[in-house]
Amino acid sequence: MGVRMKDIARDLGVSVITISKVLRNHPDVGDETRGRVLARVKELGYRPNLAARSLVTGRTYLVGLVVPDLLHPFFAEIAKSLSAALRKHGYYLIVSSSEEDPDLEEQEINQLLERGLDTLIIASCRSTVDLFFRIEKQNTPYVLIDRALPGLSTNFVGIDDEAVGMVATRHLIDIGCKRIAHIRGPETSPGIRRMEGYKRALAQGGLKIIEDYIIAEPKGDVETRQRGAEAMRQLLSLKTRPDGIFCFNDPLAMGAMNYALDQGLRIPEDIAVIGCGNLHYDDALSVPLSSVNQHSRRIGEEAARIALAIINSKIPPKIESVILQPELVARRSTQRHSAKQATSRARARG
Amino acid sequence: MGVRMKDIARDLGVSVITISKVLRNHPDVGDETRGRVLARVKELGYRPNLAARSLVTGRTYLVGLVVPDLLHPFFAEIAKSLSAALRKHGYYLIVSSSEEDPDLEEQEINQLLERGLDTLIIASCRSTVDLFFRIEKQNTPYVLIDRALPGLSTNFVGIDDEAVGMVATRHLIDIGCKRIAHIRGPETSPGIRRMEGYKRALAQGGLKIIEDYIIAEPKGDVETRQRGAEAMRQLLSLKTRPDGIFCFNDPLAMGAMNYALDQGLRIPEDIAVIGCGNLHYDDALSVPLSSVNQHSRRIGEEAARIALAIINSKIPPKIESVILQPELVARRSTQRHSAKQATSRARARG
DNA sequence: TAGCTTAACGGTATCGTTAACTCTATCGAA
DNA sequence: TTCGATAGAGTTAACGATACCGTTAAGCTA
Repeated sequence: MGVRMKDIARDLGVSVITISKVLRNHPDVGDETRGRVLARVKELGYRPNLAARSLVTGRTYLVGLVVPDLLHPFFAEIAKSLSAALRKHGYYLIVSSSEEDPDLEEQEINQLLERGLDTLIIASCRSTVDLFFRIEKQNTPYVLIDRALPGLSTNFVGIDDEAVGMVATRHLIDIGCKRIAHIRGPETSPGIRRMEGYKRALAQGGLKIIEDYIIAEPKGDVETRQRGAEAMRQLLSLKTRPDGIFCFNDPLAMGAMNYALDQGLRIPEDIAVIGCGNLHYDDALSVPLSSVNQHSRRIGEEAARIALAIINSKIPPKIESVILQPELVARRSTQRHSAKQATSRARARG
Repeated sequence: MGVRMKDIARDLGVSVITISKVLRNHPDVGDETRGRVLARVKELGYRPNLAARSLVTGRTYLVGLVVPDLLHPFFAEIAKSLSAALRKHGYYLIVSSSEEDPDLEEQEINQLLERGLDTLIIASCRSTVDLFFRIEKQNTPYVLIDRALPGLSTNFVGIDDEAVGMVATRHLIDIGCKRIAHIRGPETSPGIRRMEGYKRALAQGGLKIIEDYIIAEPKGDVETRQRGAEAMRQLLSLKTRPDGIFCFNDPLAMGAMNYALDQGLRIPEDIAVIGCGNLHYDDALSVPLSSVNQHSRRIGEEAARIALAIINSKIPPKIESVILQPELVARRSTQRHSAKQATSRARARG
C-alpha cells in the first residue's frame, strides 16, 4: 500500500532497524542519520503500520469503553473527554452501549476483548462479579467507572454517591421541606448509595425515614421520564403527600415534575424537586431543575490517566480509586422562598 | 498470550492452515475435521489475533467517525446506530469530535488516517474540498453524512434539508402565520438549504420574503441556546414583529422561546416556534416544541451499509447518495388553532 | 599496544495469520 | 486400465514492524 520502512531504508542506504530506532526515539542513532531519516519520512509521508507494530509489541493502541447508554449526556460526555485524553497519547477509543442489559453488556465486552484492547473501561450494569474475574483471566486490565461493584477491588473512578444523596436531601431540608421523598434508580451501586445518603441526611436533619416515601424505579419498557411520572403518581396518591422529592437522576425528575404540574400542583411551592446529573437542558425546563453535578468530564480524564498508567507500566501498578465530590446546582425547582419569579413562564404554560 | 492457531493445530494433529480455513468458512475442509476444530476452538476459548490478520489482509476492521459535536443528540444517535450496525459485521467504530472547528477537524482526520481505517465517515464542518482530495489520495474510502460539500461527488447520507425548511415553514403557514421569520444555522449545506426551503415555502404560500426576518446565527463563544435568545431579541426589536419562527435547530428554538417567554409573550398565541431535530427532551420544555425529525438512526444505518459495501467490494462500487425525507412533529409551540381548523386549511391548500 | 568502554548501526528471528499454491488420495467415466 | 476431476489436506512465503543480540569502529585508560 503505502510507503514502508524498507523503502526509506533502501532510499537512504541504511538498514530498516535504523529507521525503526529513529521513529521510536531510540538513543542508538547518530544525529546526522536521525536527521536524514526524519526528513525522508516526512517527505514520503510515511505512516507506521500499526497492525505490524501491534503484532510484535502485543499492544493494540485501542481502549474500549462500555456504558449503559451512549445517548445519556452523562456517559456521552465521559466518552468525549476520555476519547480526547487518550488521543493525546496516541490511543484510540472504541465505544459500546449495553442498554442497561447485563446480557448485552457481557456480549459487548466479549466482542471488545476479541478485538484486542490494551484496557477496558466499564460502567457496568451488572450486579455480579463473575464476568470481571473472567476478564482478569484474559489479562486485559480494566477500570470501572461510575458504578462500583461490591466485592471487587479494582481501579475505580466515580462520584461519591452517598454524598450525592446527602447534598441533595440536605438542600431540600435547608429550604424547609419536612416530608422528603426519594425516587430511586436502578439497583446498582449509585442507586443504592444515593438512597443511603438520602436516609443519612434525613437522620442528620432530624426527620423520620418513611418507607412509603421511597419509591422504587417503576419497571416497564418505557422512557425514563415516564417512569418518573409514574413514581410521582404513586407519591401523590399517598394520604399525606411529600413536599420535597430527591430523584435519582434528571430524566426521572423531569417526568415527576411534569406529572405534578399537570395535576395542578406548583413547583416549588407545593413540592420542591431536585434531580442529579445537571443535564445541559435542565435550566430550559418548564421549571428550571435543581440538580447535582456529576463531573462527567473529570471522570473521563481520570479514567484515561489510570488506563495509560496501567498500559505504560511493566508491572501492574497499585490499584487506584478516584472518588469525586458532587456539587449542588440550585435552580427554581427548589427555590422555596421567593415566589416572585414564578410568574411569566407559569402563565405561558397555561 | 492467549491460545493461538498453532496450539489448536498441534493439539488436533492437523496443520495451522486447516484451522484458519475452518475459521474463515473456507470450503476446503471436511465436515468431521471442521467439527473437531470448532469444538476445540470453543473449548480453549481461542480468539483470533486481529493484528496478525490485519497485517496480511491489509484491513484494520476499524471505521472512523468524525462529527462536529458528539454531545449533540443528533450525532450521538448516529454514532450509536452506526456502531451497532458495524459491530454486527465484525467492525468497530472510533469516534472523534471536531467541535465545529475546521482546523481541529483536519487534525482529527489526519490522526485517524494514521491509525489506519477501512473507511472514514464524516460530518464535515469544512466548506472547502481540498482536504477530501487528500484523503482520496491516501486510498481511504469515505462517506459524508449530514453535510454535503459543493463540488464533491461522493457517497453521502443525509436528510433533504430543503424539504426540512419547506415542511417546517409550510406548517407555520398552515396554522395561520403571516409573518414568518427564520433563525439560521451555520453556513454549511444544511444551513443554506434549509433557508432555501424556507424561502421556497414562503413563495409557494404567497408570502413575501422579508430580509429582516432572516437572522444569521449570532456569533460568539456561547451556547447555542444563548445564540437563539440573542436572535429572538433581534427579531422582537423589529417594528412589526414576526408571528412565526422556523429555527435551524432545537437548541436555537429553545433559546428563542425562552427569551420570548421571559419578555411576556405567549407561545404559540403571539409567536409560534418550530425547530428541527426532534430532540428527546422537546416535549418536556416549558412549551413543548414542534420540530422536524431528522432520522438520525437511519442515517447511521445507511452509512454503515455503504461503508461495508465499499469495504467488501474489490472494485470501488458506484457512488451512492441516500437522501431521507423529513417528518413533521407538531407540538404545542405551533398549536395555533383548533386541530380542525388546521386540517381544513391543509386540505384547502391541496 | 592490549584491553576496555561506548556509540552507532545491522542481522536474524519472530509475532499470528492468510493467500496462493501444491500434493495426495479417491472415485467415476472413458 | 487410465485419466482427470475433485475433495481435503499441507507447504511455503509473505505481511511490516520490533526485540534481542551481535558487530564494528572510535576513543580512552594503563
